Amino acid sequence: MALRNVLQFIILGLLDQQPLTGYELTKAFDSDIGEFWSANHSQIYPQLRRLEQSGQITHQEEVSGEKLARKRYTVTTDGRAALNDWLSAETEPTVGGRDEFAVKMYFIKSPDDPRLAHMLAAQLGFHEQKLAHLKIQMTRKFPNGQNNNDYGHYLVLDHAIRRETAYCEWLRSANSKK
Amino acid sequence: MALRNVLQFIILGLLDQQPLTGYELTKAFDSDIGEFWSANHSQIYPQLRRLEQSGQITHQEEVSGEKLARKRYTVTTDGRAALNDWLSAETEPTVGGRDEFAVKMYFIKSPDDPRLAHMLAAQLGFHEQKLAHLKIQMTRKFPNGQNNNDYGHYLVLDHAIRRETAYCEWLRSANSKK
DNA sequence: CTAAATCATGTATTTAATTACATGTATAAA
DNA sequence: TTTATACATGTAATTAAATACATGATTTAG
Repeated sequence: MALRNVLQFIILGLLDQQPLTGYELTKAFDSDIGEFWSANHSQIYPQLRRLEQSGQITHQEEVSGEKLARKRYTVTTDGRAALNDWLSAETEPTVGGRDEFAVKMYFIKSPDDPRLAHMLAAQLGFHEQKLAHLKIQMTRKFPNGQNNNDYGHYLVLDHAIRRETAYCEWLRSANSKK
Repeated sequence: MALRNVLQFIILGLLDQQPLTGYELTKAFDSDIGEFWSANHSQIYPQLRRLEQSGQITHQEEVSGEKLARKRYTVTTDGRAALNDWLSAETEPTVGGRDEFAVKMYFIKSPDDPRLAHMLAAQLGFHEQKLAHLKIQMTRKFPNGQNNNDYGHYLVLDHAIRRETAYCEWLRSANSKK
């Protein structure tokens, strides 16, 4: 199977919600969706060009201030069809999702390793902070559990919270087993 | 920050446990460690060459049968030092760990989307199977919770089980919210 | 005996992704 | 007013990773 190029579909999906500029698309990967996919602007701008060349998106120029131009992209009918094909296709689960810390743990042979406690504590700090941030996002964006017109957004936030919760629990349990 | 090239350290870590061939290293990524890092043989063989050129590993030839030669690699003092440096260094958590299914979910706007139930069910099947497999591994490798001389191996298995458990719970909860 | 599966090692090509390079505008704060 | 930050868009160079190409030996099952 050829490499998937998932990025193109994510761009289509985001543009299907509302027309966006390259800059706004780049920012989208810093929040929400960034928990499960990341992309740099140096990937996004060339991909936009390719999507436009293949007729899946179009853009209109906008000018803010004197002369700062930006391109606001919109999905075409073709693009929307490609997006729906992708959404409807079977998704084989990501294997070997990379986690450098977990790999390091694999090489800690004994629960008495003098490095272990500090490693676990440092990593727990990171993930507790992330979890706290995600929970704030959740209450801010979905107060009273309201999620009718934005179910997907709620789902991925919930997913990220569960993931970080499990991660923290693992780190705490690893520390107490000593 | 330059790209990390974590693979080199994983190879050093595996060889530090016991001398291995390229083929055996490749197989190591199909089990255990494969839950948190993956690599093809086409990455591993060139990396072994580079590690040997920089004096971090050495090899001796072995022959099985008539003429099938294989190279069994061993870590040098330099290599062991590099491994320990890596283990002791701070690990920034992996951000944007990729999950194509989660991204798809982000684009499902309504809990009443007709595709949702099937998507969740299919994905749950995958992850339940994986979880079952991991649990079998755990009881096979660590009966009675014995994990004294191989704590790291136990930790990553536990980690993978917790991750898959949380994933399944998320999928079930996403389905019942409809 | 023979065919399939596994062992064993490499290279080449392509695609994906990161980092660095490059340039300029607009706005908000000091 | 000037300076820092954010807005805005691109390309170039490098590194990582996946897939495909390539070859051959050994073992195991039928």
